[in-house]
Amino acid sequence: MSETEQEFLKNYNSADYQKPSVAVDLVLFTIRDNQLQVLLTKRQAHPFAGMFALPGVFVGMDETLDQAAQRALYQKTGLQDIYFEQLYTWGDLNRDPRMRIISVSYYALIPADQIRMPKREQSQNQDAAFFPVEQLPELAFDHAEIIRYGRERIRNKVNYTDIAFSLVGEEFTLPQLQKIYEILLGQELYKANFRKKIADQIVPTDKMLSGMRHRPSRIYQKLKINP
Amino acid sequence: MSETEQEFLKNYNSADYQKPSVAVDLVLFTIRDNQLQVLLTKRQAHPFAGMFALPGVFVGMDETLDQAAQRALYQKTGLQDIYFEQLYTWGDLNRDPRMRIISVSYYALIPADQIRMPKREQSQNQDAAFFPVEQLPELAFDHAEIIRYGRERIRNKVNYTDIAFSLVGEEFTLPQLQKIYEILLGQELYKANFRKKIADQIVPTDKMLSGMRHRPSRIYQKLKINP
DNA sequence: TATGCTAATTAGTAAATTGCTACTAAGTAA
DNA sequence: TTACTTAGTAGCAATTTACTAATTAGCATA
Repeated sequence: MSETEQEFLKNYNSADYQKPSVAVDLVLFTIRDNQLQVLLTKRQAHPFAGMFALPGVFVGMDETLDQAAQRALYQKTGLQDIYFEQLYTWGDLNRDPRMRIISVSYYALIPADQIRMPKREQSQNQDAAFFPVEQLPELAFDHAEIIRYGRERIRNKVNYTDIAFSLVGEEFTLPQLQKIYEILLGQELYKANFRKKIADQIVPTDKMLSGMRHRPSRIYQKLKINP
Repeated sequence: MSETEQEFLKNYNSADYQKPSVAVDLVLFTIRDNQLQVLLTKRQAHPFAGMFALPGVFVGMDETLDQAAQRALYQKTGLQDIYFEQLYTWGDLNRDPRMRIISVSYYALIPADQIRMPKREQSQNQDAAFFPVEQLPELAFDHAEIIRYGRERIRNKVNYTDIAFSLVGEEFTLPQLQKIYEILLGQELYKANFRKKIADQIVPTDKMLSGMRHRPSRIYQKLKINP
């Protein structure tokens, strides 16, 4: 902060100045039906009544941004211990027609088996449901762009981090894991190469997943110890 | 935003609630003396008087975050048309001991030839100067972490974007460009491989840079047209 | 029990990229 | 002209990626 700023602050009475509101919006991703899906809630009130939007909360004075995101996640899904990460902060002047709101977006990756929320088509209450990112309804605010941005972030990080593992449970087969990589990347991968690449991140169990009418696949776990 | 949120907003009188202040802090990188350097300003007032900090401004109600960053950049350096990008938003409760300030950080990459500001050692006025990121003074607030984060972001983006070009002028030699890549990545590269990789992003001119006591190097420009 | 079906897993090889060494080229300085 | 220094290029080994095909193991059903 420059000297100008410091001078300013010396005489700065926090209440005297208008401030923007700060919110946190969540992009909750999961994979269902072999598609990347995102949680949306239907707006009842103006503005954008009837349209869908990302879940969000205002940031309290007594909580950090991460805590606000965690709280929102818990309120909307009941989930904790989910991988989440800050995405981007959106500050256009008229994002929200009511007032100046700066939104700090986060994304989270939720394993399908932890979700108790119904799919859009099956939902009685159409208020909150997962939608495939490729077939989103009309979205309120700048939320379509936020989702697009989140999708892009994931596509990048998949290649040099292990975030894809956040979308499977404790145990998984390699065909399952590969499918997740393919959905996140938006392209197919070669079986043999994929296995070589993740070989040092996984540990085989002695269990097999059978019951299909073909050869069963081995069940693996993520390697936990420091690599 | 959920229905709960919407109910809340319906009765929300913007002035009735405490809000955090929102600031923008800049990490201005450049390369000098074959080192990555960052611009710091010396704090005169409490808190952290005498320590160095990143330049920053408060976000006005009538400007977007990008505009605030642009304004800060212009105020501190007089520069415009500089590559900059949002980095991360910092919202810990006691980042600033005076009050709750949420800081949206940006980083910018400034070509060395556009800088009119003196180096730390040469500066008469020791208020603002560039410091090598490897030898930073004690920093105020969480600014050391912000710089570390910016450095990491750059290291990643260098590999799959062309941000490195933002640190050279219109014209450059390949040894110069390679040095910039090496400094950003923090590792040496092989000449031949480096040239193959960037071959489709550059265009040779018919000019040479001579005057050294060895073979002159050809001067290139960045390829402008759509690749 | 044998046969066929399906997807899991493994082999293997060509093409592209990366790691690395060494050679040739073109200025300046004596 | 020679020595010196860095620019630029050749070329090959090691690794990764692209891609094809063979083998394997449950399940279903004849």
